[in-house]
Amino acid sequence: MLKLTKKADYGLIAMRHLAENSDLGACSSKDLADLYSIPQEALAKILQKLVKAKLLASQQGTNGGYVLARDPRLISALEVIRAIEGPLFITSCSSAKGDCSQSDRCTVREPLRKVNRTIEEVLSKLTVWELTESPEQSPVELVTLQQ
Amino acid sequence: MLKLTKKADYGLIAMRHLAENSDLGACSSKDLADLYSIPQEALAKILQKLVKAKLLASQQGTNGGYVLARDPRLISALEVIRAIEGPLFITSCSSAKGDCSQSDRCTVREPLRKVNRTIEEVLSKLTVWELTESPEQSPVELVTLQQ
DNA sequence: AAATCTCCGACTTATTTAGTCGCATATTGA
DNA sequence: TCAATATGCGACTAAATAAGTCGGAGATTT
Ligand code: FES
Ligand code: FES
Repeated sequence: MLKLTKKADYGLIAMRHLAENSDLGACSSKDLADLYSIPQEALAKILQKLVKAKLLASQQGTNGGYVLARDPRLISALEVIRAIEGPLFITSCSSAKGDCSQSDRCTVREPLRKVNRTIEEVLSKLTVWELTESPEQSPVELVTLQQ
Repeated sequence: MLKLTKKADYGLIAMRHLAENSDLGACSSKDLADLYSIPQEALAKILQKLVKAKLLASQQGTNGGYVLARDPRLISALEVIRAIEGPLFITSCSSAKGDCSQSDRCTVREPLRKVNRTIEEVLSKLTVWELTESPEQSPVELVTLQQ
């Protein structure tokens, strides 16, 4: 249904928090989990993936935790999402090689690639830094959205 | 994982086919299913949804079938997808009212709305007619995609 | 040495998606 | 008229994915 998973959501939340509070030093996964009511173990695994993708740096031991590996202005939402969920595809067949029985007869997969590329572009232009700039939702915006 | 469901895929395939073969008169769900190796019953339900959404017109009885309700140039991929899958949201919380436990603390839902709107825009500009214009995938494009 | 925290994999459960079945109803054509 | 062919509709099962849980190993600081 074209939804981002919660894992990606959690990852973005964590990245945003670290970007906002970079001056406070490392932040543990437990603290992050508590702050946003995210299951600790679930978040821990997500953070680990982000470390592997070199978007975060981890510091073990007492008072350890996670820090952004780069300037948040240089980290895109796409990188975060991809690190957590893997490559994203809008089509049912995830790769060029057909996954589903209709792959050879599917007439819309290629046209949808364009859409896919646009989405990737948008997400790659949205930086973690920009996430921190986005304030709470204004009521006006809410109304506009409902239609 | 930001994927379109197969139902949407099937729906788009059917719409494209009807747009391409509008001169041949109505096309039955069975014929469509056979043509693209789609389970008949599954496709039938999808087509029914499209009829309800007034994107298709159905004709019952012998030699009956489905026809586009409008000029394919005036039907967007977004309409088709929405008719089949309902409103699409990229965020985990599908609506403004929080669905998940983190809804009140989620700091990235609003920023992602912008992305969501962009996707909707792209899909609303992609017409069923344009789908028919898109040919088989060229090898060149394939290579470009892989990176 | 103890406390704290990261790291990792296997596991269970919940939710969504995909596909199936059976029957009702409408329309055409011989 | 009546049988064949078509859509319409709901409930159902099975498969795939997502979400969350558990237990324990290893690293670092105090
Ligand atoms: S993408 Fe696999 S059948 Fe269309
Ligand atoms: S969208 Fe629900 S927690 Fe972020």
